[in-house]
Amino acid sequence: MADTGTATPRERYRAQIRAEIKEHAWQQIATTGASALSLNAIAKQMGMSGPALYRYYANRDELITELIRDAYRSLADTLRSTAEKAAEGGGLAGLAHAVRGWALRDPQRYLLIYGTPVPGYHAPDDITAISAQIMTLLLDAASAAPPRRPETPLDHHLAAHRDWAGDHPAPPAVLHRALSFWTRIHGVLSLELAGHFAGMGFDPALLFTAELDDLLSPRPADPLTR
Amino acid sequence: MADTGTATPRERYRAQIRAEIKEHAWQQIATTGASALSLNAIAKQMGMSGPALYRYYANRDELITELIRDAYRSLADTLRSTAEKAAEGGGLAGLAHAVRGWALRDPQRYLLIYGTPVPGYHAPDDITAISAQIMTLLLDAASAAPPRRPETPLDHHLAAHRDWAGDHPAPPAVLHRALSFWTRIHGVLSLELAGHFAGMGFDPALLFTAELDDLLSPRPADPLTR
DNA sequence: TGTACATCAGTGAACGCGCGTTCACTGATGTAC
DNA sequence: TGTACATCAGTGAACGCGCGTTCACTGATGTAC
Repeated sequence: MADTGTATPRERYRAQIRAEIKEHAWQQIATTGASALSLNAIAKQMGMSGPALYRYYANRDELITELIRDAYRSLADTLRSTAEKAAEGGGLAGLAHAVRGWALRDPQRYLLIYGTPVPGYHAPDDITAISAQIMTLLLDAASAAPPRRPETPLDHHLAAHRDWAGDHPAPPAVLHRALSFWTRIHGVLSLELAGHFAGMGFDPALLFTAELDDLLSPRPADPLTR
Repeated sequence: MADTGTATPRERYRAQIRAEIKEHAWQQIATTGASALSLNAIAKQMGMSGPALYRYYANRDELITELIRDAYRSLADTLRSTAEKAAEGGGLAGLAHAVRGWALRDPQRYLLIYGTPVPGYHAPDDITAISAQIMTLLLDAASAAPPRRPETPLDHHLAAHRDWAGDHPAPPAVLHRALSFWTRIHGVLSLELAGHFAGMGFDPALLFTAELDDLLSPRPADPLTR
């Protein structure tokens, strides 16, 4: 990843084994869930003794933290590169489908981030920073050509509660849009990934798109005047 | 629960201890998460020896299954009684706030049902049946006075993929509404319960209401004609 | 009302298991002169 | 280019722990006559 140019053979070897450990970790998470992640089991799968892994990760928590960090980074990268391809739909719709693709490619990676948290675990600051970057990407995309909508109580509230947006210049309506975008996407996606649509017979992709289209479609001037 | 009238003292005692075990189980889930549920730990907390619990539950899985069943039943009951109070808002809005209240009262109970599933666990049929009841309650509520909306591709799809609705007479637009209702509520609620809004500074209740209001508000005749 | 017996709740010992983690060690790889 | 030393990857034994679960047993509670 970093400084591959000046890396010694030993450093490159270390990096490779660390990556290999993570690969097996993901594989194990996929079959037994994140909370059952075991260093010993990973070692066995790699044909090594358990203690060997302590050369690479100080303990179990450090490995999990790095998995979470990687997941956030991967999602942020995906969003960033999608946003840059504005021509091919870098707007909210493009981001939505990028997230969906990313999540379906590896459901456990999505769920590790946005699924039920392990009680007591607290992510380090640098991870919080990446999730803030993701929020910024959403705000950027939500800023482009927002459809006119009547002002809601939430818009009003957000005008005074926008710390989470940092110094992003987005107006309240855009903040609202970004939050709706996030929760709608997550609503469909997390139920789909958790298997709650299994056996229901309809295509989750259409529901996903419908929720997205609804967010992007225009509204009557003011619902209060009806 | 059942047959309290003809229950012998011994039966009543058994039922009481079973209930007490479940209470401690919920308490433990709240602090350590569902995957770490341990019969031994519950026994210790109750001042009993570990093997004693095997008088009441055949094994760990049976206990977890009953917790899940109870959770589904409790949610279904809450929805049902809310739906009956039509005067006080038994419609979708009423149900939404009932779900939210129910979830906030005990976040782990909501997450046990709708959170990240334990890989490999498969719920028995009677639980699936309760979740079908919940779906029916949603469909009933969604059927009442639906606002006119332009037909979407999803509506079209649902007309031909409605097995999950059983023999409910709801038209496609209502099916669509019920699904949107479900995913939007879950989207806001699950992110809130998982702590993803923590530190963002806005009031999740307002976002919840905004998502709901948007679902219930009218639409322009046809967005394709703009 | 009292005795004999059956039922059942709960105990303590024991099983095998896998976990995270520490430690002293071996042997291979890289570095300095 | 060759030798002496330092670094470091990986091992095997060991630690204490808590887990689910089985089993033979004790003692209390309920039942039948």
